[in-house]
Amino acid sequence: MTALVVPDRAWFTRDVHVVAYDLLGALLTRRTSQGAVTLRITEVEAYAGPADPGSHAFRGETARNRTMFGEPGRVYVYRHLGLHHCMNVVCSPPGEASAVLLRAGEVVEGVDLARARRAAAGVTRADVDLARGPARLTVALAVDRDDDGTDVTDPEGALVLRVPAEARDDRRVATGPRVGVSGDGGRADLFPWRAWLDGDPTVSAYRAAGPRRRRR
DNA sequence: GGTACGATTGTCT
DNA sequence: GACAATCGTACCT
Repeated sequence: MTALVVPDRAWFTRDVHVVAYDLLGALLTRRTSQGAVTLRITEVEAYAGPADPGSHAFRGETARNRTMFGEPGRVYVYRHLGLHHCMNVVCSPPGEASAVLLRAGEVVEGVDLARARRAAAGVTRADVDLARGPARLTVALAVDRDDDGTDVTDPEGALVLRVPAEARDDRRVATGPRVGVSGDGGRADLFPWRAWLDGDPTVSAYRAAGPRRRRR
């Protein structure tokens, strides 16, 4: 059993692919007045800043994505389709805006609380689905836009990440194209930046980005 | 000031 | 497998 440590800012200030890879299997704990929910991260996607057509940072810094352009180790939370929230961790120095999207995880602590949050959202599901998908993940953790900018390197914070102290890699990691990203000009093969723990039941189902139909 | 559209999900067929 | 839900943001006029 390897000891767990809270990574520092330097840990996040590395190549976005390396951070994404190292986030797999890491534990993310969410503390609220209701209690704690801990997630074992099983699926992530890398977004490489303004040079990456699939990234929100592609069109430069705006009020929405300001957090991505800020300090590494903070979470960037955005609202999608007016319904869901998705959560990223910034992993580049200020100005570079690289981030890793947390797509799925396994609830390893606080299952009852996560289950209650899903029920409150009007859906009852198998436990394996509690954080299976980026928006479900934020529901399980009760993360929303208000949590944008939270520092996960603060051991006393509302969101804390923990990773193995020693690199002991017995994980089976698979990689593939990102899900639902159409901003890559149809060249998803150039951006095979999704990574997941191979065979893990909590990994979300892959859906290729469909051809975008123009609306009338 | 208007409009197109999305790093998704749940439900229905 | 298709599609609606639903609203903030970016981009255009």
